[in-house]
Amino acid sequence: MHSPELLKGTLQTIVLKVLKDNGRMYGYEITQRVKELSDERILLTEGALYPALHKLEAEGMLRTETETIGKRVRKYYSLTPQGRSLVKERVSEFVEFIKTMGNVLQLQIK
Amino acid sequence: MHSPELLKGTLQTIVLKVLKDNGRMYGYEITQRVKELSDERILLTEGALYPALHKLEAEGMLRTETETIGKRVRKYYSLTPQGRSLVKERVSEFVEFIKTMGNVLQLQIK
DNA sequence: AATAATACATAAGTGAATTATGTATCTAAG
DNA sequence: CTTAGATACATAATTCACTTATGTATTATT
Repeated sequence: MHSPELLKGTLQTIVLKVLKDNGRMYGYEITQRVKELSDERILLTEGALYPALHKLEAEGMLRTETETIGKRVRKYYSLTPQGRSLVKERVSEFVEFIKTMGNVLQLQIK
Repeated sequence: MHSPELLKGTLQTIVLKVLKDNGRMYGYEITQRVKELSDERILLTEGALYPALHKLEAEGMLRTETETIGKRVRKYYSLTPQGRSLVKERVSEFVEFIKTMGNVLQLQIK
């Protein structure tokens, strides 16, 4: 990302929405999916991602299942019903935000 | 603003663009214009605005003129040529950002 | 055999913001 | 007339989401 500042505050929204769209995923998989969707522009850092996942889990938004592949442990995350409604909220907040910014910056991308 | 987190990193862009569109403005005037354009959703705080203006001035992006109205002092800011090119850069960065986010969040607001 | 990718985790540090505080003038209300 | 709210600037203290750094361990590639 050229301007990482702008990304602030979008992490939860991104994680939740990607989980909604892709179902059950593990942390590393999320980083790769976001990298792909953003054409290399958004590279989630582990130091931000894992604490965010733990927090969302603690708040009851995500549920986890641990799976062992060979000798490697993977922690799969999926949305709880509460998490499902949070995604909607976060995404509409973001849409609202870009509409407002569009007005302030006089962008014609309606 | 419902989600003030999202606003992080947008202050410079907002200030520069509003100055570009409205010409010469003073600090308080900027807060009021942004409030108006955002329909009360973006309320710039003085603690963020004034340091940002000082920084942009120190970097040669803004030029100031002081005017005294009655006994009140107003500091008018306007863009320098350098500031003009920075606005373009910041605004395209922001447009790029919302395009990328649109892809990641699968928003159909093209 | 070494390097990169996969996969998790957490602690330390950063920096752009919020919050708090201070000064001072002008205007409207009661 | 005096008090509250708006106008107008400024800066210091604090917050907190993030980056950076570090750690462990497995698997794949060269």
